[in-house]
Amino acid sequence: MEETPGQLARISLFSGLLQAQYDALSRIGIKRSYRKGERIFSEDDEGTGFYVVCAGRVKIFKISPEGKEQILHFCGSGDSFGEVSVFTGQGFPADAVATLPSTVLFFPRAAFVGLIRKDPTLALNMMAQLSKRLRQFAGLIEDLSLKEVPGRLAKYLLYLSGRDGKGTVNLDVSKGQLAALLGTIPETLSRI
Amino acid sequence: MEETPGQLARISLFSGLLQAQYDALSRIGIKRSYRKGERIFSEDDEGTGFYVVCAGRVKIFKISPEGKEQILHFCGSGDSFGEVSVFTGQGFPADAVATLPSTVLFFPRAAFVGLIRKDPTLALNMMAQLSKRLRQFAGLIEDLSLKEVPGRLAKYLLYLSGRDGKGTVNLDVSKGQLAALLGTIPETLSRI
DNA sequence: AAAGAAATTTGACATAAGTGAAGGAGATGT
DNA sequence: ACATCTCCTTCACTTATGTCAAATTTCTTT
Repeated sequence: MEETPGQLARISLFSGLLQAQYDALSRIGIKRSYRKGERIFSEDDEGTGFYVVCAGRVKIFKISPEGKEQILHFCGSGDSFGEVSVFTGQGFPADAVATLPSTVLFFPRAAFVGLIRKDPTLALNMMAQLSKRLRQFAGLIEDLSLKEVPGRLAKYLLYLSGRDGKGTVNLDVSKGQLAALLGTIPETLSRI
Repeated sequence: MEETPGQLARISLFSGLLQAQYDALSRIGIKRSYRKGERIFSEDDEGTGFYVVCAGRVKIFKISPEGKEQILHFCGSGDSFGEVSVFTGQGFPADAVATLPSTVLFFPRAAFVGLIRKDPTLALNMMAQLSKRLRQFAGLIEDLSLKEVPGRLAKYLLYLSGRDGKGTVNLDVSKGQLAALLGTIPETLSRI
């Protein structure tokens, strides 16, 4: 792979590492590309490593036998996903699909664990990443269990308006996907 | 504190460490006791460290303004909680209350991060712990969003019967608490 | 053991949100 | 420009589950 250390350093998971670590990361990272809609992994697939998004967008979600989906989160440029099975050894806990044409870096489990053993900064970054996701999941559980759909939508719109600033907000996902993110269905979302 | 290394080693978070790490853990861990029902921390309290349960049981939960609670998980002997704010620096993401008379070990943030920098095994154990919880949360999100209450109850009873073996199951929590764990209310649970 | 408090169950009712179907609107390709 | 396809919205209806209140059981405490 031809990533420069500079590009890797822009990924928060890899910030503040030793130069030797960037070299090592460049050596073990494998670049992969996916078309829009292409599946990256399925729930219970064996987890042989984890991923970092270089470009595009990846959706991590659960799906019921009846086809209803609950999106856990979207990963954009610089975000990592699939870390859980690196550390528990079990299969992936959810499905991953590219929602835009995407390129990702894949880091095989064993090689990455080797790097963690060498640089505690990488370990601390990874723990910060896992903790951040844990906090986000706790928020989603709270929303699903303790808030109604209008409240969840309001929270999401406020979050968006915080980013955009102006009186208008730009939805970066389709309404149907927003419904799946908020734990409801397009019809219900439409009414609200 | 008078814990022997043997006692610490029985905690999965601390398994397989160097002897020096056990000595250091013994030095920085602070034993605290809580009465039944006593609060250990509240959501958004500043996180100055994390906890490991020695004895008793601790409930981690979110609570709505109207008073409905959603239990995220119960921590028994050997389980850790409050790690998230150690690594993100923000306040605790949820509330923690002892549901039984409990003794816990408190590990201050800075000292613990120091230990992680010295022994990658401790870091890997912690990542495994965080990943395990992430997987559990993903399961809870799935249940809340994609399953109805009878399905959630069935899953929980099956999980219990796996432990107990016999044709009977022993509920280790009150019905009201079970309702809060499954994301519903006692009346609904009672009917199912 | 009796009395009181708390937890659980049951009932009648209200309501948020899902279902299935149909109509529109916007995008895409020929 | 047309046809098609997908996405979004709206409608009428059903249903799971929450709310409020009362009855009952179980657990404490005196």
